[in-house]
Amino acid sequence: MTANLKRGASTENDKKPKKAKQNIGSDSESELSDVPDEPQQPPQVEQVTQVKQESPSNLKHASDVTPKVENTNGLENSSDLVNLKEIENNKVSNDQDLNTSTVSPKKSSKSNKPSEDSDFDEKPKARSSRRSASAKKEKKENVTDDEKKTPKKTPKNSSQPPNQTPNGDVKDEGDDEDDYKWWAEQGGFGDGTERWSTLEHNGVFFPPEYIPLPKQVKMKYDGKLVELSNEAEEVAGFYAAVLGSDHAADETFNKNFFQDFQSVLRDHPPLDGTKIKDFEKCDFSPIREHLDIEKEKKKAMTKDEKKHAKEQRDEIENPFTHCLLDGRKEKVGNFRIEPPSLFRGRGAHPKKGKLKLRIRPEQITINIGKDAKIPDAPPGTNWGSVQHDNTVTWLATWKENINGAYKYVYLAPGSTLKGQSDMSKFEKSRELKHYIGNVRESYEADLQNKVMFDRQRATAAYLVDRLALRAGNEKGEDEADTVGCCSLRCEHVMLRPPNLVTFDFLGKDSVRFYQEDIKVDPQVFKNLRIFKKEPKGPQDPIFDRIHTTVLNNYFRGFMKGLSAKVFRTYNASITFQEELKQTPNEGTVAEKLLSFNRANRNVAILCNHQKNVSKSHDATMDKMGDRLKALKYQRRKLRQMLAQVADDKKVYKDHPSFKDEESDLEDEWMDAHEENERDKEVERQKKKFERDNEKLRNEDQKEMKPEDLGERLQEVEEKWKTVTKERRAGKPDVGKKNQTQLTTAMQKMEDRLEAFRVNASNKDEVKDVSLGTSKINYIDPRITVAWCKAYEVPVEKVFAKTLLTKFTWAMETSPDWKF
DNA sequence: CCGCTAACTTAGCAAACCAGCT
DNA sequence: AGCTGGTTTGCTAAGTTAGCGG
Repeated sequence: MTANLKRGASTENDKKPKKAKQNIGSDSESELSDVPDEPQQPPQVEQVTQVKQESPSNLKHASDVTPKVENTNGLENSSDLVNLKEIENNKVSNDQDLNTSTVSPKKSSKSNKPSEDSDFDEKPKARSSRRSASAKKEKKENVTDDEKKTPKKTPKNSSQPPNQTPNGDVKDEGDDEDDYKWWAEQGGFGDGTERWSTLEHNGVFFPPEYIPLPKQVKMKYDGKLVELSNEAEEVAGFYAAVLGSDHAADETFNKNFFQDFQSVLRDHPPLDGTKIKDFEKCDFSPIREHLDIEKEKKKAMTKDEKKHAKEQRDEIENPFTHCLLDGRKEKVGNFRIEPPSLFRGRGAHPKKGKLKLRIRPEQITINIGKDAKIPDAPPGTNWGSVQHDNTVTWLATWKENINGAYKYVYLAPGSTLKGQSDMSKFEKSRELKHYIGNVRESYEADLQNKVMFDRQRATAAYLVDRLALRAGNEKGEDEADTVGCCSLRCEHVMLRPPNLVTFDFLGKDSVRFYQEDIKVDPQVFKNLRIFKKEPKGPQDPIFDRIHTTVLNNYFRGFMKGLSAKVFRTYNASITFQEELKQTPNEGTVAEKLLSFNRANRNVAILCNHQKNVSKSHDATMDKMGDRLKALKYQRRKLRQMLAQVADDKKVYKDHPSFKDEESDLEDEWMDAHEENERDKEVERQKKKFERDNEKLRNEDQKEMKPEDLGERLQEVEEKWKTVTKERRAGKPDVGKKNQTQLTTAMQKMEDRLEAFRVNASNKDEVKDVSLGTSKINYIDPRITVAWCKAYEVPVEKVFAKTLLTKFTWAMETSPDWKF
């Protein structure tokens, strides 16, 4: 299998250093003074205002946009304004509660909408009584009576009458209003901790129990078929499924798998007494073959069969796909409980390959409204526990056995709950705009602080802000060795005077962060040198005095809710908005999209969002190279035709490029190309001949003879011979085309060539860049929507269906909206 | 201050789907 | 009309952050 080039390869011997947090040196004020290249002066003013470093990489980095947001005097005013506003809002919200529940009533007519096939047709609940009479859609019978009973009104939201907007108008817009536009109400969700007042759902969907393999399908051990217990067979099947993948070649994966496999075998030994002791003697391929056949069968099903199967699946999943939150039907995200499998940790995860156990209802905690009916656990089982906590947003949770981490069932990205969080995330990072000047000023000054703690904190802040690094929590022995800002080790940072730094480390998901010779603030350079100093070794942390909590506490001092991750969102969005300014005002939608994608790409590079280069990428590029040559070939022909009819002075004066010869277009290639084209034409002629004859036959007329075809083919041959001859002579036949026509054609050809080139190089440049992640998580969708409106590009061109749903809250943004 | 828990966002990969081509 | 390659969606791992208890 292809090795993963993107991820840093982990070698056996690169053991990670464990929590090497020894204190090096004391934290006294004077500790920094004995460092040779440390300036002894107090912080210099000019350092604070110094120019931001140029980003050395190809990406236009936040530094480019700094001036726009960085502030001078207006800043303080604006932040004061913001604060005032905040206060006002809070005041309002204290009375009215900006929580979902309160702001909702206005568009409640949604409940009148004909229901979809789900258990949760919206039922006008508690506060909907007013209009429910007119509206109420007959709800499906599978909603139990218990669910029907009037839910409580939470105390907090009882103060507001249901059908009113905050300003008190009663809105009743009729039945057609489908969506509850929470974003049209004031201010997202308030700072109350309650996220909902009523919540009903049907629990979670469990994967089917294991179905044993057909009797004849068995794994082999030491060449002999083994009669496995069902329990062991299931695990063997998990391994069979990864055969041929990178995992199957991974030592850790195999070791962990086999350990867990043996443990299952101990509890459920093979029925034939086989002792499975040696992984090398295991042969799972018979199981794999069976799985492959099953897959083929599935693929071979007719369209109808597939559709039918899907309908059946949907039918049983239906009760779990939606819930009722504050009386609104909302989509649930991951309602399917994760099936058992082999743990596929990323990078060099020490636990990869371990058996992830099947989740039983007894392990699950259900979270649901107080007055809602508690969903039935599967027959014969019980939920682990049930709680009614409306300060959290999950419907169910369980603890996973590999890392002991909690898993949750949440609502889908398009839900109000998620939408509100999303919007407030962007509002928060947008707010940073007003504080960023202060923050930068502060940490830039602190870069020279005499206290090591402060200086490290400032340097870390610099990296988080300028390089978009993640905070970088400490990680455990039993996790992949990846780092972020605060957990950087000396070995990850190389210094080259006067002020160039190379970063090379594995970040989240073991994606390599590699940037060579980044020009940093000279003071940052000096600091890094100090932090790396003896007696620290390569495995020791750069920032030995601080950690993420320290850094975040520092950030929070500037602005409510400010933490390291906000910088990524802020810098991503502001960069995107800035880059979009280069969109051509005139030009086709395709050209505008190119600008959009380029901006998107730069953000992705900023955030180091990578992906594996697809296996077919090289082939695709080769193909494109060929098509490019074909275009050049045509251009060459046009150019030579034009040369024959052109009156030199004018045409070439207007279009000097028309004289340029095509690069990289060899005679050999052209010979082959012409042969190729000829062959294709021959094929076409043959097919056409067949078709024509078929038609004649059907019309009872007499068919053409093979000789007729031969004649046609002869003509084709002749034609191409001439073409080749003329081409070699450099004098293609001009025919009746005049200079004007040829000039136009030539111009068109040049445009096409250029577009093609741009496209191709674009494609190559993004081959290992993942655009999706930033689009989904970092770029404020309102920037995108505003851009689409301003440049008349349909949003559907840039947001796929799920994103349109996820970002409904941003769709009404006006063209002149600014992040 | 530290380590741990809980809840949430962010992330890349692979399966599924779809559109553009022959 | 089936294939192919690119895009979209689903999945779940891997982060961040705040809060808590010692």
